[in-house]
Amino acid sequence: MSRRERAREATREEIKAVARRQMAASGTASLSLTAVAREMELVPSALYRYYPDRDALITALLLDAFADLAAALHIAVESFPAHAYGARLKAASLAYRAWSLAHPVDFQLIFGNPIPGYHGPVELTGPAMQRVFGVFLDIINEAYSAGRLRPVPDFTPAALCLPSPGNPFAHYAPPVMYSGLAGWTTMHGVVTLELFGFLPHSLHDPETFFRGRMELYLASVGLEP
Amino acid sequence: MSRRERAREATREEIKAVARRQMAASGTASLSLTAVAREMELVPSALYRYYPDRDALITALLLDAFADLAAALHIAVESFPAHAYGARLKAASLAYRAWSLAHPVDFQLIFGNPIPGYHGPVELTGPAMQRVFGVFLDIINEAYSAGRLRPVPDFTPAALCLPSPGNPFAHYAPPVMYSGLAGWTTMHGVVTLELFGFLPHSLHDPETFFRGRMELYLASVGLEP
DNA sequence: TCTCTTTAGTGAATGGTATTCACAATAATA
DNA sequence: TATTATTGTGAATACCATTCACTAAAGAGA
Repeated sequence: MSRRERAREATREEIKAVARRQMAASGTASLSLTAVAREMELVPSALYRYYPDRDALITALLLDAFADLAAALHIAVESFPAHAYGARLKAASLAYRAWSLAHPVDFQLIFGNPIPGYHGPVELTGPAMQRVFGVFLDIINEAYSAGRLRPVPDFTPAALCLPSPGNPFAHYAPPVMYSGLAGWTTMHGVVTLELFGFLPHSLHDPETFFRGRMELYLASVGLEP
Repeated sequence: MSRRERAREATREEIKAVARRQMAASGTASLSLTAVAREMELVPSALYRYYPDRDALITALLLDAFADLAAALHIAVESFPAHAYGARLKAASLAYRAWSLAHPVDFQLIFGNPIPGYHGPVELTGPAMQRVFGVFLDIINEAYSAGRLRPVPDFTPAALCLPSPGNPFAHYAPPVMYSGLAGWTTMHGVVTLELFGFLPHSLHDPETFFRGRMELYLASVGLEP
């Protein structure tokens, strides 16, 4: 990479960093190229040398967020041996919550309201999302292959499609898919309500609540840590 | 109410209706007073006769949404006798999902990303939220009073504050509060992921999945319908 | 080193947004 | 009918994204 290319990459990163900080300060949808440029002591139109438009910058931030979340989950999971399915799942869920609370902007970019006028490139965000969900599904899948998974009690195969070629999750057996969705919805429900401030103050220890919920889920699939 | 007051009220309602329709068409955060005025064949500044600013309009829409959701829950619940705790809870949860899918804009207003620069008046939105959550808590509370509630298996009293005077949920016993939060987070997790399009297509029957999840929850608190 | 070409950054212009305000037109009231 | 309150207008301010022609500077090749 030439000197010029390195400088260019550094500026692209700086733009993202400033944008992230400003969104953290005043909300996701308040992303303003003008404000970013002002902080960088640039004229607004200069940013168009680095991102073709606002949507491209959002896409870059979104893909960074996906990658960052996936990395956080992988790191959490890897400190437990491959066969400790319950411990790995629990670690992944705690990492999911911790990452969400620590990166509210990125969480909102991924899981919050669609940004008006913005439609992410599904060919990029789809696989990025699958890499996140895949962390959970892969653990469950290994437990299943090892005959250690008891499908979630409400498992209803009829709710799932038959695995078809175009389906990116086709290689997961129905009990794996179903149990994975059950875990993800459980985890996400608590995190999203907590992050947006809907858990009443009378719940003064949300982490304990979250752990309890996830442990109950793990017990329901026979994977106590 | 005088003729003038009626006309004024009608215009206020028309503004909200147009705003709702436009948000449904192109996203919550795309609410534009100019666009609303254009559709009503008014000049933008005319709208300021009816709402002091954009935030006031958002607040009106938000309170409408809360009231509409609470009404939908009440209607669903009231078709079952008061002692049919399980059936009432199940009906409320199905109504929560149905309302959310039918009113995605209102759902996003309530539960989605905070709108940048907008801070709702907590003295109004707080009680509105409590009326929604209260539908669930009241049913659970009655079951508890009747000795029919088995607290959720992960019930951990220590995660809750001691009931204090300022707490709007102070009159619910800890097992009621905890079990209520467990149900709400379960329900909300599925609905929010479904609404934002994160449930993979391989789950081709989300309603059955949702019912299964809620029935498992109801069973966990001993309130099968 | 000197020229040529690529690139970063500028500044003006267009058209969108919320909001304020002075003014005109209209409707209700005394 | 004369007065008053209210509705709507149009201009002005101050943001925003985006495009484009232009300048200045940096790198490449001779």
